[in-house]
Amino acid sequence: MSEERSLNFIEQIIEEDIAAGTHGGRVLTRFPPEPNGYLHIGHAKSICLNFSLAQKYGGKTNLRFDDTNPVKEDVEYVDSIKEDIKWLGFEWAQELYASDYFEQLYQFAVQLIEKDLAYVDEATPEQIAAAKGSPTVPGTPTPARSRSIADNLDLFARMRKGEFKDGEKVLRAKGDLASPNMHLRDPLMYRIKHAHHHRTGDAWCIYPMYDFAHGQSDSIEQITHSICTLEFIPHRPLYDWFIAQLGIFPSHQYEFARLNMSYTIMSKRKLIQLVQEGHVRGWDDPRMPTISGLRRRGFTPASVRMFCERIGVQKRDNLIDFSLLEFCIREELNKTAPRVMAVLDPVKVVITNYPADKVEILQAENNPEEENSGTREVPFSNTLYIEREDFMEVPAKKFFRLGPGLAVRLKYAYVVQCETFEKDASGNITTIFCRYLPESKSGNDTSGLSVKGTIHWVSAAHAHQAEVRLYDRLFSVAEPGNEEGDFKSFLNPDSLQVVENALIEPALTKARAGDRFQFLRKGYFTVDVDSSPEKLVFNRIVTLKDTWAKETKKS
RNA sequence: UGCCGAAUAGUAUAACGGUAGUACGACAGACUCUGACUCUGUUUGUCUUGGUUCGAAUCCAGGUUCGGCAACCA
Repeated sequence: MSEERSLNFIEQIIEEDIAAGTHGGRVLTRFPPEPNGYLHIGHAKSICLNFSLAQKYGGKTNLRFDDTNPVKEDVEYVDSIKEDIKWLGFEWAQELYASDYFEQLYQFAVQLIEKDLAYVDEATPEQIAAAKGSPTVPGTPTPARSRSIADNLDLFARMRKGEFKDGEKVLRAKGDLASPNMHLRDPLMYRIKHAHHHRTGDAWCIYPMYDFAHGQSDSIEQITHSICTLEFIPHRPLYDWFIAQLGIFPSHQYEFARLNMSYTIMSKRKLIQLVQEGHVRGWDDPRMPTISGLRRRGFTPASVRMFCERIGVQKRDNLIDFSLLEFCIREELNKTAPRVMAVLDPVKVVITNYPADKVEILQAENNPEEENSGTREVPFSNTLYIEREDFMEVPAKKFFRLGPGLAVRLKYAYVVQCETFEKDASGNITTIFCRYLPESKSGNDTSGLSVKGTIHWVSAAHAHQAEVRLYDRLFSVAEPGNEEGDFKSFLNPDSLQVVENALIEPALTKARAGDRFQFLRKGYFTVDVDSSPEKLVFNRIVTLKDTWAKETKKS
């Protein structure tokens, strides 16, 4: 059923591996987050990639927390990461932690010391950096480099025992100080941190560095395709080197370009800043590009997966249009979201020839895109509210809505024609007076006339109040991360607009948190968890496409 | 001026020596009891210079541009 799609470069590699019988055709991937922040849409790309690759080729995917830096990591993040992956619709084969391998990694380090491929150094970070040279100048050995194997073994054991303070010693690989690849110039393998680890507690005071943990963890798990982002390309020779020197399972690393999206940022460091400095309401603020933010905003897992599928996988840097994400959610919600009427900016309409005490119950279809979605009842009376922007005192050309003398259809109801209107002292329209055409009722319209516009409305006596939160892009420039100056100065001041007293049709009061609707002509909305029995709170997921708004902007 | 990547419409992404296609966006129109949806159409592209070849986005060489790399972060 799925449309024909050419293979991305990683799929090509896997198919070649399977054809060549590498690892017996087995495919095992892993998703390796560090539990130091919430997952964002960029991680979703990686998650979708790793899990769908395994699904496609009959393999599995491990979830492995890369928790080698206790000072930055926390169980709060572990929990949120697991929740987000599940929400996206993926199941991991095993839940693992790099910290599960601390003892094994320690033994690996000892092996390398014994092979004279690692040594304990007491130089300061500044001295080590200086001794590494520069890309064009070879490094020089620090005095410790010539230490004996026995001494190194002893010192490393004492590092583990806690005989040294933080930063006093490190374990370094004996690489190539002249390598053009800086990562090979005696990289650090272990550092001392007397810190409490979220899983191992105080069992350790030395912790492996990424380079000495990641590849070996992959190898221990027998990961066949270790997929990461482009910035790890220069690490690959080191990844391979450790595995080769240790003689362990040859996992391989492949790199793809991380996701960048316009009008937002993907840097964990910056996202955490927005949260901690209160520029947003939290990690799950609906404006955040985090998975929890998208979830609260009302995005569906399927729409996020579709987005990740459509953006593709390549090695070139990219900047994905925010509009593609919007397209993906509209695409799904158009088919699935029930239609309802809600007036965000109400103005009163009185139908002068409709009996004041009469109430009609009209039938409204729930979703024209879905055959069996049924209908619901909507009350109609002589006093209604419509959207303020659907009335113009002096109608513009091609304005197919209400204005003096103009006629529109009230959705599911009657055609009404505006006769007159009232204004208050400051010139705001307060009431619009219309006559309705009794023979124009939806379903059996015998009036014979056709009006160009149809608008939504609610009956004043039957409408309920609700809070509606209208979200817009978080930043007002396309690449806030690449602009000069503080990225926070590019925050969009209008990214959240709260409508305290929107009016919703009575059928909507049954809505529960997480339900999604299309507010006719306004957009897609979801019920926020802030809702109470007394007052519903809606988040706008995305607007509908609005050709008229575009038209008015032109002039 | 070291090493490593990458360059195809506005943005993404295909074409794997043989007609440069698709999606999103934009624009124009049709339809419409949502100015939505749907449908139709239009516009715009192989970084550059050489070379190989009957034929090059694709192979080769040089150049240009962009990105990454010298954390006791991952």
